[in-house]
Amino acid sequence: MPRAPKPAASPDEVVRPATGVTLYDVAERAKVSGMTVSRVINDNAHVSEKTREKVMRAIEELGYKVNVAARAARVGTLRVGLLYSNPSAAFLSAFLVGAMGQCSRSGAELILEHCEDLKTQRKAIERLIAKGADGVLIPPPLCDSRSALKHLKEIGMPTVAVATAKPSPQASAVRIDDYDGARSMTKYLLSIGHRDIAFIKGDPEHTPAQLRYQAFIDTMHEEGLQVPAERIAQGMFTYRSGLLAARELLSQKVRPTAIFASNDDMAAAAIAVAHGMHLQVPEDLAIAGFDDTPVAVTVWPELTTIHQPIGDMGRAAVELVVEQVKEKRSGHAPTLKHHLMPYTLEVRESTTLDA
Amino acid sequence: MPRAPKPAASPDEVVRPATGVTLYDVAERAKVSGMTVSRVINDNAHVSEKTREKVMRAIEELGYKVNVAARAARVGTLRVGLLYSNPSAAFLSAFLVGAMGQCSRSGAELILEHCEDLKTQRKAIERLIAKGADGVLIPPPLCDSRSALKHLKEIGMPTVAVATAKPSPQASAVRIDDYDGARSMTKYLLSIGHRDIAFIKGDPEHTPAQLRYQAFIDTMHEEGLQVPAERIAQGMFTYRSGLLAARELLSQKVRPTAIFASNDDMAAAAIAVAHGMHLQVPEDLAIAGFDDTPVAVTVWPELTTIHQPIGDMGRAAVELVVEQVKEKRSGHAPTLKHHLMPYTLEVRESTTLDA
DNA sequence: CTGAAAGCGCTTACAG
DNA sequence: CTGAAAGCGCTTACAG
Repeated sequence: MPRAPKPAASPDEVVRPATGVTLYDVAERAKVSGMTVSRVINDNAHVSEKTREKVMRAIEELGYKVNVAARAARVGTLRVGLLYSNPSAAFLSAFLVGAMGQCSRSGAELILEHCEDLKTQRKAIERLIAKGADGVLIPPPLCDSRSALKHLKEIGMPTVAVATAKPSPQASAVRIDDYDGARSMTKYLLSIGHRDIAFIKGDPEHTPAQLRYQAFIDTMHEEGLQVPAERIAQGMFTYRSGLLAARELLSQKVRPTAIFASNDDMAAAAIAVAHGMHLQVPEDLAIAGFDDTPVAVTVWPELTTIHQPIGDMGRAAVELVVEQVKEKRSGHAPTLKHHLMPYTLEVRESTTLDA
Repeated sequence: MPRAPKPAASPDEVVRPATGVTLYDVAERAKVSGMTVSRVINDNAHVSEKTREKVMRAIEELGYKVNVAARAARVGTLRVGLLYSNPSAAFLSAFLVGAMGQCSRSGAELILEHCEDLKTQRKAIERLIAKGADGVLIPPPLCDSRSALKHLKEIGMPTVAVATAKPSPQASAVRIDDYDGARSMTKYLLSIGHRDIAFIKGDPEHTPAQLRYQAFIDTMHEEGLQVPAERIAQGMFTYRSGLLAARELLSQKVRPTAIFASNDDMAAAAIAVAHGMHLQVPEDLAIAGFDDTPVAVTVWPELTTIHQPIGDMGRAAVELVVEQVKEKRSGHAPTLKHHLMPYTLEVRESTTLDA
């Protein structure tokens, strides 16, 4: 008995064929063999342009979607390893949502491996290999470890670094432009009238911290504004460090009119400190963060911040690594790609009453 | 190549066969047909006990794992719909991680559908059906909507409510015991010496809010302690409402020695208010939350809270719904199950210096 | 209760 | 550049 026909769905909604259209339907319509259709959907080079176009048209007309399960059954499941150390829970889960979604779309499997610290990297990588990883994703802060990248390069493992500010030439990377993002935020604060802006730096070990700070300083200078040393406080990206930094900044005789913290946790802490001093946010003090993690919309007022599309970065990272694994399997040298994702400036109540 | 026999993998280990052992290897070893092995791994009733045992032994000895992709290729992908409204980002992503993981293990596909408010439920459910959902997962606050559950019941859609405090007899549910959790927290606060404990209630529309409050009151009474009206503040589960509630509680002449907030966002707000009043946490005031969302370990001091295993709940919910869909397909009436997950008390620095 | 055969939708050799 | 055949690992009829 034939299966109950599934209702049709528009192409970008559902990923798996709701249509029941198979490769052979496409082949028939395009008057080629199934083999040729397979070549087209797998971007195989040995197809004439004319044939490719015919097939593409048939795919479009029939709304064909490859059946990932069938492909995986034939070709084996590709395993994407994720080597994580101690990113924030917020970052990791947002990233996982994107990465897992793309994995199921590509018929790949995501395997996780925790890596305590830099010393145990090598072992963690070996565990990943033992679990059958064909490629590896490395989120921060591990993505900035030269030795990890070097090791992976040596053993020929396709690798994608995620959210690193200083991408290594050793591996592919998916990231936002931290410099540009911090620049946008600074410009925004200037645009709403602030001139005396304080900055809370992040953990100096993390590459994004350096770029965000540099962008802030450069942008202020471009506007002809000096930033006195007492307007800069050192933080470590933790809420607690933000508490200390904000106290330092706000205990001056003359207070800044705005604080730009290099991540949301520290910005949230700055709000708490401001409230403790009976300062209204944003009336007495504007506060901005970076990353748009869940805490940004948990605190009140909600944080103006730079949104990193972390889920999309997870998706893109999986796409990149899958591509590299396939290239490697077909004997090609993997092409390293650096994918820059768009950030957005999220204006909320911590900087303006109009948000 | 044979591998060391290994016991069934725990859920978080690798799921796909790293072994390359197929159903036929098992069949050969057990001296039965592949068909019979298939029956055993699918819990088909028509297998003699003796045969089943033989097969199970062979599966164990060879470390056989079903190839989910191959199965999906043959049998079609089962679609699990997730109807979410506006849960916290933290809840949703933790839940998704668990649900997606289980989906890929079961060879199911997760399809998401957003539902603005209670009025548009019906439409959202129809969109989910149009996308081919075979079963539905409903996280809070929608899980408490009688009309949604009734509608799903009427159309015979397998449904699992997640994290509802008052499970409906209409549908299966996966949850923790909110009453018991709040009771543990209250007992813990009593055990470390607090007698004068204030409570911040949650949104009265949400069922967990009611139970958490009731458990607090009951437990205090059991200890022979009265809770004066001024020790209870109404919150709405938001950070902002926690700010207001905490101010109210802490502006009394005699302050409580501890505050138990019915979720982490409000507890985090209480910490901020306490700090603003130059109170040390936990020395001057202990503060506890509920849920163990990321904010619990973001703020400083980190929050003592009740950990909900949200990821595991996502996993369990998918398992339940898949089971029901299969029962439905094979013509059986779906058995409703209420799965109670274990919570844990996470003791951190917001209540004790020893954490 | 058990099994031999066919087929899910795709890809991998192998030809031409 | 293109295609006919075989097979991935599993399950669905259909027999016995």
